[in-house]
Amino acid sequence: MEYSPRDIEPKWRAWWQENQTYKVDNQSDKPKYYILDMFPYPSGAGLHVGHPLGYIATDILTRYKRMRGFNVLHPMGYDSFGLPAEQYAIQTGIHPAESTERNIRRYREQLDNIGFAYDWSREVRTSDPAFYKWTQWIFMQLFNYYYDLDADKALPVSELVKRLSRSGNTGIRAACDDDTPVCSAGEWNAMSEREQQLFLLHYRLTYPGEAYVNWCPALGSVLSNDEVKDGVSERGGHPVERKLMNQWNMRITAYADRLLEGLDTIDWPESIKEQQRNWIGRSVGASVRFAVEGAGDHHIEVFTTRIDTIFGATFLVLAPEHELVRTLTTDAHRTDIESYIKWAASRSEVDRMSETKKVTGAFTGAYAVNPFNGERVPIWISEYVLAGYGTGAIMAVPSGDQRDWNFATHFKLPVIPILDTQKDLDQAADPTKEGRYVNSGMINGMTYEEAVPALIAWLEEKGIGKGKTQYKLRNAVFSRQRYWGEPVPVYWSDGVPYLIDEKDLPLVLPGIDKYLPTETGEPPLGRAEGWNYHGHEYELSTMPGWAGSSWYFYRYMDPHNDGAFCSEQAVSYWQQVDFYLGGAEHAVGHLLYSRFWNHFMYDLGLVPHREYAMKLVNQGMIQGRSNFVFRAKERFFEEYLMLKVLKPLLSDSGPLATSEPGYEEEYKYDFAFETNDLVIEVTSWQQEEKITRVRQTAAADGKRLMVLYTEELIDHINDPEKTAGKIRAALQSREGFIVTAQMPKCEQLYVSQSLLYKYDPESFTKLHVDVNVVEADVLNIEKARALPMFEKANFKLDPKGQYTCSHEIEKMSKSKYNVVNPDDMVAEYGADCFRMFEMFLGPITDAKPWNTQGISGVSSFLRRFWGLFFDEKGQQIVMDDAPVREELRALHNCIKKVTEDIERMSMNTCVSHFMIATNELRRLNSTKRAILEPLVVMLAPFGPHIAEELWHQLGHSGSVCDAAWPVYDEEYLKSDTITYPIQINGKLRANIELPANVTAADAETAALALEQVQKWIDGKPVRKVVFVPGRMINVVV
RNA sequence: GCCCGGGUGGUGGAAUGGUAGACACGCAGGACUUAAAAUCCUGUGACCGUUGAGGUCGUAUGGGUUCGAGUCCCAUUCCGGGCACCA
Repeated sequence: MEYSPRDIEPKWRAWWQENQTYKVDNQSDKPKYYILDMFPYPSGAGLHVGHPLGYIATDILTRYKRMRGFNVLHPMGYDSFGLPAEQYAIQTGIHPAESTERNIRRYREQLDNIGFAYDWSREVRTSDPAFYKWTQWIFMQLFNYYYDLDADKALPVSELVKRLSRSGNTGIRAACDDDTPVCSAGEWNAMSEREQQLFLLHYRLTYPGEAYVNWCPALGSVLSNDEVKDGVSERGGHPVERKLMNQWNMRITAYADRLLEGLDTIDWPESIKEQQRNWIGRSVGASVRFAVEGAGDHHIEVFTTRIDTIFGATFLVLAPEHELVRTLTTDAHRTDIESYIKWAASRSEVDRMSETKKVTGAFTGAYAVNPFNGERVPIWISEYVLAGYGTGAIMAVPSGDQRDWNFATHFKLPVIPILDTQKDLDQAADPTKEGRYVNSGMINGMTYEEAVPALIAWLEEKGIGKGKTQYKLRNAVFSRQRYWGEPVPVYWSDGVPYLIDEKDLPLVLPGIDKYLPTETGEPPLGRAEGWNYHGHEYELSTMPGWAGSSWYFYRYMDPHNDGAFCSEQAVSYWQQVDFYLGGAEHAVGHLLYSRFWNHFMYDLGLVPHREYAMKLVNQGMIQGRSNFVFRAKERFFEEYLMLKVLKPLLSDSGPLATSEPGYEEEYKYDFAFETNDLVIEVTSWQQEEKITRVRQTAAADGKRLMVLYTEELIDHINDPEKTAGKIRAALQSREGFIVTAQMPKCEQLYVSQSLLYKYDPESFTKLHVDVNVVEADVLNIEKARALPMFEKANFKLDPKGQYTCSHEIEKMSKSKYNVVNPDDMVAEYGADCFRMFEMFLGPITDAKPWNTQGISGVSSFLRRFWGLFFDEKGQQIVMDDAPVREELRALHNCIKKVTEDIERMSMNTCVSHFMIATNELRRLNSTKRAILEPLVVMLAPFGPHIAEELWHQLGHSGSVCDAAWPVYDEEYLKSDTITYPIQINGKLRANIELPANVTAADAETAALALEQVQKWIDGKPVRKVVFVPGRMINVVV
């Protein structure tokens, strides 16, 4: 029997399905293990070879853990709401549900092809009403809860209402809006129902509110901060502007501290934790109120992390949008300030970010008073202070902060040193905390550690400031002005949002006629007919992509439950995710928001752990290797004519003038012969206007004009003599206007990369070409012809008759035409080979370009492994004889290494160990069941099809998936003697064979007795001999 | 600018502080074959020397710790990623 993946792989996939081999139960005596892959979005492009990398690794782990006696949950599903399907719907009118369904079917086919051990009965989709019923339900809980800072957890709003009616909000410490009014019990009880509801929105964990948002006109939607990169939308690269809109928000800031502290309890990659820490951006400092001179009640509050530098504060800076700016500005400075505000407002995010070095600002004319020393400090405004962060005002300390220093230097404001260690303050700011304070009143002579508490104590005593912790994290915008997302289970009555009744869930997404905003600019849901709740209009925005993905991992535990998001029984069995694997690009978006929801659900007692995933591993991206072709521009043909036709073939035809490319005003024609007044124009025959124009000019100049169509040149590109002949004929002719008459066949010319060096780089347009028509950077012209871009193309080949392409490593994506489809690989080599090859590429955490060089090594390994079981005639040759020591050693070495390496997710070295064992057993002609059977079991997680086949060939009737993982026995690795390397001063000089149980003294004696050792000691005294048992001997001389 | 990763043969990559380059690709030579493919065997870090003789150098660069450093420490440099007027 020959190894034929084409036959055995479909056979076993059908068998597994029939036998429900991968069905997982929620009840078991075995310990549980939950392995999760990050939720894929089913894009229209299908799966490429980068996607399965992580899935294969977790599949191996799943199968391994199962063999080690765990009940393993490893589910798969789809994050099936999203922008691309909606964009597609706008273009085609096809309902996103329909295109999404199609994409999912394609994904599923591709996944099935690779032989994954998913329990598909647990599949979930976020766009399924049975799923989003619970997304909506969780949203309703968020609406019904507020964050109590004293309890340090979420509590029901009904509790808050009780407290308000009893004693108002003065005693309530809770996460709420900055502008939450103070309210006594009497005031609260006097409020109307409507007023009370509006008041409570200041506390609810999800609430509608006016906020500056990232509005993307091109996408017609707001974007969250993490969806904006460098001032443009991450998806599509469209401009994004700041816009004040009424939006649903999530009060994630309430959980800022817990999200930060939680990071210390989970085993996640440091880089992800760091990104989340940056995003949360906790800074500990103090807030200080500066009185404004002559402005009565007005104060400016600033936040600083360096309260110790306050004696060096020589001015204040407000954001241009700061609410006090207009009040403070003196009449003398009003014009300046107004024009600066106007200028700052006109600047986009991109402008601001690209010109961070430029110092701009304006003086308000007003002065504040430094509360510590009574000094007058001028108040300026500048856009380097951000309205959205802190209080929108800073105290500027030019000696310690570089931006303040730049500002002070530019506007000639004083720089006061405050620490005796500060240096070179005329060159730059020095932010040191070392040394002792100078020029600093009450803290003179103190150190940083002493000064900070002293200052904060003083501030709090005087009631003008306090120690404060500030976060960069903003509340998350939760509304999308989009159709293809979860409807928000809210209706509006008299401007107040109310939840719909829980029994009316799910609120199902209605059909609409067009997937576009309404004429009045309402979101698409504004088009839905009858979209109201007992006569009250529903919320029109939908939820963002991260809503469903923030809790989906619980749904897998109990995917068909209609009475709860997940039963208590299921969640208490599966608890949390033990191993989570996915891309690092979700560091903030998905991974932070899902932690937030989980903390909330934990507060409600819905889930058993604060963190839902104890261990997270990031898979590296598989990059694509793109190929490029070079399309000739008109300029190329001018160069070509000169280089290949005129110079070599027509040099005898008299003096010639040429136009330099780009200087067409000076030279009217591309080429001009003195002979017979002939001028030549090279252009496309589609440029009719240009031809007419040149023809008129030529007539006026008394020149004869020959028009050479580029298309004509393309047809004969490899035959310059043909073109030369035509020009010769034209030179002889007397006609005033000569044009190549034939109908050209080709329209574009692609020039081989190997020929480019001869021409100006500007003569070509570099274009991506589908890597599937390129082999080893050589274009397969026959295949390429089938592509639309080459339909009417000709190719200029190099002397070898080849068209070579250039290449680059880029992200693998459809638009770059570098996508390699796993199906093709599976069809050619089989799923097992594909799986093992992806693992063999290197550590899963590393990014690497896709390169199929080397897949033959894995392929031949599988055939060699198969060859241990069958002879050339296909007869099974496995014997029941007792194995010899060498065979056992090879086996147990393999068991040891593979077991250790799977545990640390080092799948690439596992594959190596299988190869080593196979090579060794072939050398030994080993065909013994006692050796081969454990190897088949170990291979099963990696190559499940071949292992299942061999397992059955060995006479088993059950699945190899249920076999027990072999146990490694140290005994077989021991040997009587060990070959010790001997080093002299750390350099390897000799080897010696010694008994395994040799003593240090014996080893030393034996080593020193060796001739080579004596030679290297060379009579010098031996200072020391280091003996590491089982390892090596080092002689120090 | 700040914060993380990381630099090992022609290539992908191995290596609990203990024989650097496992395993694989590629390449070269050989066997089988009419031939090719497939398969199998041998060699393959560089340099000098040998042709069963060994030696020197070698993990980005420079220093250090150690009997011993790819591995630990310090500095430099290059590459990749993240954050960035965040007070």
